Amino acid sequence: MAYRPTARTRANAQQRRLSIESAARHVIARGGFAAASVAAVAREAECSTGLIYTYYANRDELLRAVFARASGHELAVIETAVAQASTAAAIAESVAEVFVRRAVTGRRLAHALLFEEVPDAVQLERLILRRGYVASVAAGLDRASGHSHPVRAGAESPSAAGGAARDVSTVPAEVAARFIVGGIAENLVDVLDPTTPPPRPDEIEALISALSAFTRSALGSDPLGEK
Amino acid sequence: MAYRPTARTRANAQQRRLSIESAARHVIARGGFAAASVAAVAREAECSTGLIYTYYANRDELLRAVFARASGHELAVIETAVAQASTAAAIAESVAEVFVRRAVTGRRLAHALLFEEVPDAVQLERLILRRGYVASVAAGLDRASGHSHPVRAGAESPSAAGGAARDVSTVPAEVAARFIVGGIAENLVDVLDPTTPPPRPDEIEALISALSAFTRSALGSDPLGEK
DNA sequence: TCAAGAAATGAATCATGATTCAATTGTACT
DNA sequence: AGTACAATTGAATCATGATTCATTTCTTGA
Repeated sequence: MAYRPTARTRANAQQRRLSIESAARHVIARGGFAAASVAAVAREAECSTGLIYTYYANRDELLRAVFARASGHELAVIETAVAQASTAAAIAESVAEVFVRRAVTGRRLAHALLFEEVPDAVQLERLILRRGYVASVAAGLDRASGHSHPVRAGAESPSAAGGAARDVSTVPAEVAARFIVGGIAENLVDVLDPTTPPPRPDEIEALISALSAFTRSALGSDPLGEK
Repeated sequence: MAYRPTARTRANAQQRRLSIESAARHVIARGGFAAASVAAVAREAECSTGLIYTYYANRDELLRAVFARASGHELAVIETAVAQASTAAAIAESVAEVFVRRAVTGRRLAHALLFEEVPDAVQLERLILRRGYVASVAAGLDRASGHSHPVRAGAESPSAAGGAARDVSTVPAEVAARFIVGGIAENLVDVLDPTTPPPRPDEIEALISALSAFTRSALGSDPLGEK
């Protein structure tokens, strides 16, 4: 008897795995998921196509892993931002800011993660990411609005609490959160379009403040500019 | 000399074209774009695969045509709805209502049109559709808010016009419109998910009124329920 | 230094579906 | 009742890329 996988061996394996995922991420960041053929990833990772199948059952599984890892990062960032904000207005600002800024740096990758055609396995992961965003924002809104569930959709400027709840005009936090996530994402479609020149810095600032303002307005806080 | 395409002949051709597109639409409405192979469409249209290439240069072109036709209808409906609404609040209500109701009838097709993976040529068409929605809503908002461009993002309840414009807190109509379209669409993702049972009628009503409320709130009209 | 496996290679397969095209059938006109 | 050309067929081809696997190249412990 003679060979036994040792610590170093297994570490190497882990590293290989990482290097493959990293290569895949680079390829995607350069040309999107469409460019991420197994051959292209292998080339970038400087290994054979066959080897990739030692580490992943198939292409979809590799892409899913890459997406999931990236998802994790992105979601964590948003969660942190939301956690630090205590008012609905602050959440609105943070989310718009963080979302847009992260997207425009790493433009191509953001476009791939958010909008590109992906295999089903990856799409599943994308839905999870979106749900994560929504859950995070919704939780933040719930927390910020103090009480239990629905978010007051309307200015609470005149009187803080009108007493009698009019259910008709309240919005479940989840719907609000979805709306915000979807609304911001939709506003990034053109901005991230790879066939288009990247936006100027001032355009980015303008977009962020517009999105922030709109969201704050929707949440009923900060009805007009607070300076 | 002997054969000459005649009126009837050309009418038939037109009919064939329609029947192929209609077949494709049916297939898509049943199983999404993924199910719309040339073979499947041919089967549904009761013709050979070859014939399809007499009428369309290739599969993408066929799907693009189908999508474009459907797009046209959908956009027209929204445009009509927006045109009839004169205030921002009315636009918010119309758009939410029409969008959601049309989507849940024709669930599968709506899902395909809005969310499914599509070939590039179709994706292009989808972007056009989205831009159409945005343009329509933006135009409506501009019209409703009387003056020229930016939409006041905030309650205009306290005082109608504060005099000095604070640009910081205004939102370009296009951003607002995009936000609304994206926000509503995002809220349909789960509702239209083909692997999920369709929503109950009361869920639909609840969603519509929540979306409408949130949108009205964002637009700064109707801060709290107007009964 | 060797034997036993593990890691890695990459050209040869496979799978899937779009696309072609030689052959057949239909239509309009004399 | 035939000719000229259009419409239609569908099996055979192609294109693209993922996936396999026989072979070669390391690693480890004795």
